[in-house]
Amino acid sequence: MERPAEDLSTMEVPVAPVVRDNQPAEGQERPGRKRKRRDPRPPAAVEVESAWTIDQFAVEPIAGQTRFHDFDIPPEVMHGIADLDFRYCTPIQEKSLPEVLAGHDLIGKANTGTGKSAVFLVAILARLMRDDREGKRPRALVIAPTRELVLQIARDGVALAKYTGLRVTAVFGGTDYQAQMNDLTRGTTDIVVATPGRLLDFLGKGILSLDGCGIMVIDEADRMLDMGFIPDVRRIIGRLPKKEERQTLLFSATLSEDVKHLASQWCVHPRTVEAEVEQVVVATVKQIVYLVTADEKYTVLYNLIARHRDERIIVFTNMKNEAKRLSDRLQRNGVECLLLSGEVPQVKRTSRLESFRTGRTNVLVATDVAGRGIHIEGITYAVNYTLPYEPEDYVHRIGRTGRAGAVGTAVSFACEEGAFYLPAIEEYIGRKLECVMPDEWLLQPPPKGAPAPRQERGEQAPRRQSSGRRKRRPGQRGGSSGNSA
DNA sequence: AAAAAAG
Repeated sequence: MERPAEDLSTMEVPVAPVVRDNQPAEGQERPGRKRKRRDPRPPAAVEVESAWTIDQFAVEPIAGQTRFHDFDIPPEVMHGIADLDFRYCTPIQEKSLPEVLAGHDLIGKANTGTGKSAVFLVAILARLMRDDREGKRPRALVIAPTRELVLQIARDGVALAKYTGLRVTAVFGGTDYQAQMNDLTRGTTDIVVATPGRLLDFLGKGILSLDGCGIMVIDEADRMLDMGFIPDVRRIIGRLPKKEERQTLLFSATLSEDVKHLASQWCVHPRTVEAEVEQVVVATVKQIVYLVTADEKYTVLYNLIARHRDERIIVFTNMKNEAKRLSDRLQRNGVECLLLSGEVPQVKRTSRLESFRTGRTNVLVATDVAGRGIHIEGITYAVNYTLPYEPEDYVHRIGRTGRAGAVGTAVSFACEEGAFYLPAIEEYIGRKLECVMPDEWLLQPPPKGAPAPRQERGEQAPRRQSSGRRKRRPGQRGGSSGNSA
């Protein structure tokens, strides 16, 4: 899990170059071509010779808790699960795993942090372990709306797949065109995790064929809708086996009519599973709204950061330039921080996120590119510098804190215009938010701004303190049920 | 309305 991101596209063990299967270059149906009828249900039981047995990974039963061990998961996959210290299932895992392992299509209503990626990754791995490997084509596809999400899923996939011999390739824009292409053309990849753009690029060039994918996952389907990805997703799905011949898992934070409509087009008799409704915002996140003027916002943020300088804080804005301006201003005031938005080159996006993840830099200023899915342990504060337009985004953003049972605080600034969005948010989360005036100490004027230092210099923002002082990675992964691969 | 995604 803690592997540097850069490893991913070069992670595959080099294999003697193989000629790609004689697929039609464009991957389209060939009229006379025979396709093996694919039973969406994997064989019920298999006798695999394995170095491991399920019992090795047994954990103590707890009343009312389902264990991963309770499912029919191949030992190699169980080993990966055990390595990640996943023992007891989250609600979505408990309800989905029986369905997906039985080969059913699934519509999962789940936010990030509920453990849904473990659901589909385990489903994929279990299935691929049981199916015979045929050809050199990838046999599973996961698509997600942001690059970071793809990277993270791929990472979790690599970790879970550690003992399976199955290989994962992350395919997304902004980096490593050649490296990704090599992985795909070598035919040594079993599972492709991708954003739509780059994937379509490869598909269009005939670099990759998806007709061996007997299982596909569409993650964050509602976000895919928002971002206008659906035509792309449609085109991608058109390259997979027909829905009757594949297993399709679709996850979405909301089950709007639009999402249901998509699901009806792409799935066959899907089972629907929802994470607990109450779980919109986890109980361990304390939510506060500061009533401030537009002028006070910065001051309050500055003081909040200054007071908690050894804690990991993520600050959200609505717009890219707002994030840029804010991070510049913080740096002028000597606050070491990282900027993350869609206009930041991908290489830097990755390295900055890594820098934040490892705790080298404690403050991240971001747009909603980082709102979903990113799981980084030990974020104690999530700040809405501006309240998001969509209530869902509020939930996603503050879900960056209070993860895995840890305690976190969500701070939102409601100035004149921002307050406009509050009622919708309160309705969405089903509770009133505590609105307070900032305390005295939060209104102390920040130091006079020095001339803006450049952020880039090997990604080292100006230092405010010696790096030796802090090192800890707060929040060990909670061992019991709060996993979220 | 903004953000995200292909180069």
